[in-house]
Amino acid sequence: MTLTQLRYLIAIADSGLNITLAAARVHATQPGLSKQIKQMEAELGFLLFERRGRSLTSLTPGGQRVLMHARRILEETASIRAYAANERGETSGALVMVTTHTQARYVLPPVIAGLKRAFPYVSVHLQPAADREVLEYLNRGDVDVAILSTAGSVPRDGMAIPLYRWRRVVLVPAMHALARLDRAPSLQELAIHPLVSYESSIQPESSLRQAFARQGLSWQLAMTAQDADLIRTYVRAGLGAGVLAEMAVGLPLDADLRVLPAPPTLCECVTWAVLPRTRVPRDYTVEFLQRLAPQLDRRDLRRVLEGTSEPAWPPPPWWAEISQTITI
Amino acid sequence: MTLTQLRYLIAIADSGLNITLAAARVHATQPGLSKQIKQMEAELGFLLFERRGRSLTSLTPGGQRVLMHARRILEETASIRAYAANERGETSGALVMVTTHTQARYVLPPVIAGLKRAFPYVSVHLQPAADREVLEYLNRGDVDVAILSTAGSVPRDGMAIPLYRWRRVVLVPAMHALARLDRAPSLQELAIHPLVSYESSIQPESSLRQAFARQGLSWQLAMTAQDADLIRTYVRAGLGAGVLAEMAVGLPLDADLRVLPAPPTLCECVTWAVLPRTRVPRDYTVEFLQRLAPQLDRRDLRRVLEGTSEPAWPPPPWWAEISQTITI
DNA sequence: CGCGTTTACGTCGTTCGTAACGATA
DNA sequence: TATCGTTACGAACGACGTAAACGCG
Repeated sequence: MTLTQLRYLIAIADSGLNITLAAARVHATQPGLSKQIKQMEAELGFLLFERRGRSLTSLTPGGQRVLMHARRILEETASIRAYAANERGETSGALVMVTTHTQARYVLPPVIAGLKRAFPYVSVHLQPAADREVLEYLNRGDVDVAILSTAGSVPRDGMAIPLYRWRRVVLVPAMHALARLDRAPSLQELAIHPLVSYESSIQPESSLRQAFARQGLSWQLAMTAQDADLIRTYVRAGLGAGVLAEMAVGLPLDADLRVLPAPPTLCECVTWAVLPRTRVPRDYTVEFLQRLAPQLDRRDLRRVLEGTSEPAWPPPPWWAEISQTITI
Repeated sequence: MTLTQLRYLIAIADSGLNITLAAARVHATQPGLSKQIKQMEAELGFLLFERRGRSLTSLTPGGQRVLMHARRILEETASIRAYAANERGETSGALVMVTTHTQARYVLPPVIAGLKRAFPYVSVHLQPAADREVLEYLNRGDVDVAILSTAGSVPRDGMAIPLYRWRRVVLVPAMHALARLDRAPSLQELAIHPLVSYESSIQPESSLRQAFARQGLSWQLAMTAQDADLIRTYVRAGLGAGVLAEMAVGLPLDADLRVLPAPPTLCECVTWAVLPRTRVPRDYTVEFLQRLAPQLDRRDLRRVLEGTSEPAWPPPPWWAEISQTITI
């Protein structure tokens, strides 16, 4: 058993059991992978893959077990390499982040721009994903940091660092009935209008859906979109009142739209950075988090990320300080 | 970076930085290890060891970090191999356990004998250690299971499985003043006599010491020994009243000695099996635990040990069932 | 017939062990 | 001078890539 073999196993599993594709991804030849897998199976004494004819159809139970351990092992080797790169003071590398549209479009641009000024040789990869896909990417292990928001709950797969808190806002055309209000509408007032919001509102665990349900209100979701720009466009087109993140309504505001605070009963959201557990982050990754949430102490951050102190997020002293809200 | 290099690094660290000794332990030659370490240092870009002249004096901070990751990696590879060996139905292998004298002498013999009947080709290594050393062995990673007792606290380094509960007893010569009592002496009654007990009683966290301290009693520890046989010998010699584990006073009892229950205020002890976290146990290891604590459900045991379900020991339903006490 | 896997084979790189050398106590 | 780590060298093993064969849709 070698690290190469384990890397090949992971590559094949992550390439949909296509050895040729996996070979390209690891910069090797297909027969090479084929042979190494065979050799590993011979050494372990059981098959890693189910085969029909010559093609791989699925992982065997044993294969899944080995895959799990292999991921952990490769994660540790990556940590060693990352530590070494930090130690050498290397400033080049890749920062792969997976995040939702709102973050990518409204929050991250200035942060990433600043990061690139500090680390010009870092190539930043921004992988957009729907809310629930984000953590899947993280668990597959090819992502350095996930940026996502929750309303209430703490993400559990990985090391979750609270970055900032934000509220939702209601966006309506200037002619809309709600536009005359000079205050936050109540949930009741909101419920009588058709709404336009994020796709995640469809899901049963959506906080918007639950807020209405808790008060026994019936409401109508006129349409959903992944993307705040689209929501704004359709609000302008008169499809309904938009419910979206405050970060997404930057100033200067379009003259034909009005922004109201969301109902107070609609809970606050928290944006988190989630890092794979046990992975040692590169210096520029810490720099990125630092820029994203300046209130975090850099040494605490590194200490927690390196696993030398137990996380137990969110720790009381920190949590109190996370009051600052980034809005551009 | 290869698995071999990481294995060499661990071997050198665990051999007191003696490369020659480490080479012998991993069945390789000394120049081989020397070269691999050098190569690894070149690849990582920093030194793993501090050197004075040609000899290694200590690990560098970086070396300690790499060593930590290396241990985790090798642990995972060991898990893969163990799983494979189980899958192949292999019945040979090594079971290395570290434990205290009481367990080794009074509890384990019939269990190990039974295990050897079920798995004749397993070689059992019994590593005796003082209470506090036990967990060090475990953390170094060359031990499969530690068997140890605590009074109250739950061992934290590793996966702790409660096996059985036991109480202490008071052992006195037939002529001793306490021998006339037909009941458990109180702590007060015990305090006026010199005592003979385990070496761990010297330490401040000793439950015996704390029990006296809590009641503000002064007491006298006449002598200590690691080993119940010695305690019994010195009790017989008239040095004082023995306070020792009930398992250590087997029947038939020597005619010249009397056994009394310990004071009720002296708390109950729990014997634990502690396994290295994340290590997949061999089938015979599970069999061993099963024989040691028959009340544990075998499937639960394996499920917990394989890490597929979170432990959170002791879980309420189990805990209730751990009432059975093994006394031979 | 295209796609993907397996098998066969030659080359290259790497590792390993033996042996000689050097430093240190 | 004995012990331990480093360097040097030759042999053997193993991994990799190219090319061809095989199954399957």
